[in-house]
Amino acid sequence: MSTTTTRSPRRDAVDNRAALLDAARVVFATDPDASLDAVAAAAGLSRRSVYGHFANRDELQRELVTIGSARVATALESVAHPDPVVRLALIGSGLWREVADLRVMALFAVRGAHKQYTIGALAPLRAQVLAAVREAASAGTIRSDIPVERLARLVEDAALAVLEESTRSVLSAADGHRLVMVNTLGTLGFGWREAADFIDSRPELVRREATS
Amino acid sequence: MSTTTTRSPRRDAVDNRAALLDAARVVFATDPDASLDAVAAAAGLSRRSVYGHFANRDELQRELVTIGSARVATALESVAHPDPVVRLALIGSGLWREVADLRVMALFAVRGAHKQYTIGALAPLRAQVLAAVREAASAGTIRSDIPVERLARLVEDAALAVLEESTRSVLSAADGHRLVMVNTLGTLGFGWREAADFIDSRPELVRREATS
DNA sequence: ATTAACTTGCACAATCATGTGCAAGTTATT
DNA sequence: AATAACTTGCACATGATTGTGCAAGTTAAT
Repeated sequence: MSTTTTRSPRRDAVDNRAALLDAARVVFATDPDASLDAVAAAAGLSRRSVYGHFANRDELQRELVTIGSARVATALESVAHPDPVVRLALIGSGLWREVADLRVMALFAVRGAHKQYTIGALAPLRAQVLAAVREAASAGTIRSDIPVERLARLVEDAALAVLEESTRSVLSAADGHRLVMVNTLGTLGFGWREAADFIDSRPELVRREATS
Repeated sequence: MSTTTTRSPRRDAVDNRAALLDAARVVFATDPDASLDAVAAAAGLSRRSVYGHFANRDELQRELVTIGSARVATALESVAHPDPVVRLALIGSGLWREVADLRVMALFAVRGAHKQYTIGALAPLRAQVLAAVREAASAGTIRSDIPVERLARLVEDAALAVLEESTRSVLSAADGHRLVMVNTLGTLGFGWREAADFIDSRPELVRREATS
């Protein structure tokens, strides 16, 4: 008897799954309530085939959040620096590469069925921001006119604003990289020249590679 | 023959209409796709009665935008000052009072059927911000490391961030008033002490009345 | 008190998205 | 070339929401 040999999954199926996730990221970033039909169309597939890859709408969306939080976590691993302010700048610039994922997550964190799940997925990131802000505040290297918890939230918003700016106008990778840091430092209380000096005097913050 | 005398509208009907608009502001601010049933319930009325006041969902939402833009316009009338930076601070603090209206509008401007209409309604406000930023940039009183159009958008975001902060934590009227200005100035390039001095040295920016 | 204004509940048709079954295709793998 | 893997189109049931008609009730104005 022939052992029930399971054939390995087709490569195009894997591609299609990825295409669906990409399309979902794009589509849901502008409308978290968009139909699966819209997502499938954006991926160049039929609505029916979505169910070949995901059990249902919820599973697709949850996967987006899961992937996103994994990427964010990876981006955060490389962030380590004694100066909490540098760390905050690094966090911002690290997130810059995960714009697509973060925008969906930011949306899902506010509305939709996955609110709690998404908030949970973002919790480590936010905790890291808060910790850095707190540490910098204790060290007296940032503003002291705003309570740390509130300031941490405003810093998050400042970073998000730059991410959204990237969807409103053409923002080169280099410009975006610097703008996130500059806007973050501004929120932390730095004057604009002060922020520029801060960044330029620290090689960790200056974009290394001139690649792409 | 008796002339077809039309009786004046009942007072409770007027109240109910207002209650519906209030409820809609609250409900739609968290979910622009919420059902009319949810809105009616929040207003303490039945879904059916909504149609006694508004032709349909669209009309209700459009009315929200119309009212909002009228309030914003009124708030902006009192803003006039030779110094564009002061003007920007005043705009921010003026908008602070219209949080509820602005939050719905900010949402509608991004999604939903009224996107274009809402963007149009917000255009004068945004134009005023851009003009002030541009003027200040020419005068050299603000940062010069970010193109004015982009900076104007970031200023809008900075103000919005404070409006949202008011929904996340308890923000007294006085604190909110100052925070909008401080965050705006920070985005314009001011250091935090610089921003504080700027505000405190200008009586127009210091909250006049201690009235609630 | 009378009457018009208003609210409500119910029923109804219409629309739209979801999720599933199935048969007929196409395509990558072996 | 054979076959499993995958996609597609269609049909169908389900559920949510919208907008409307109408009859019965309630409430404010006169």
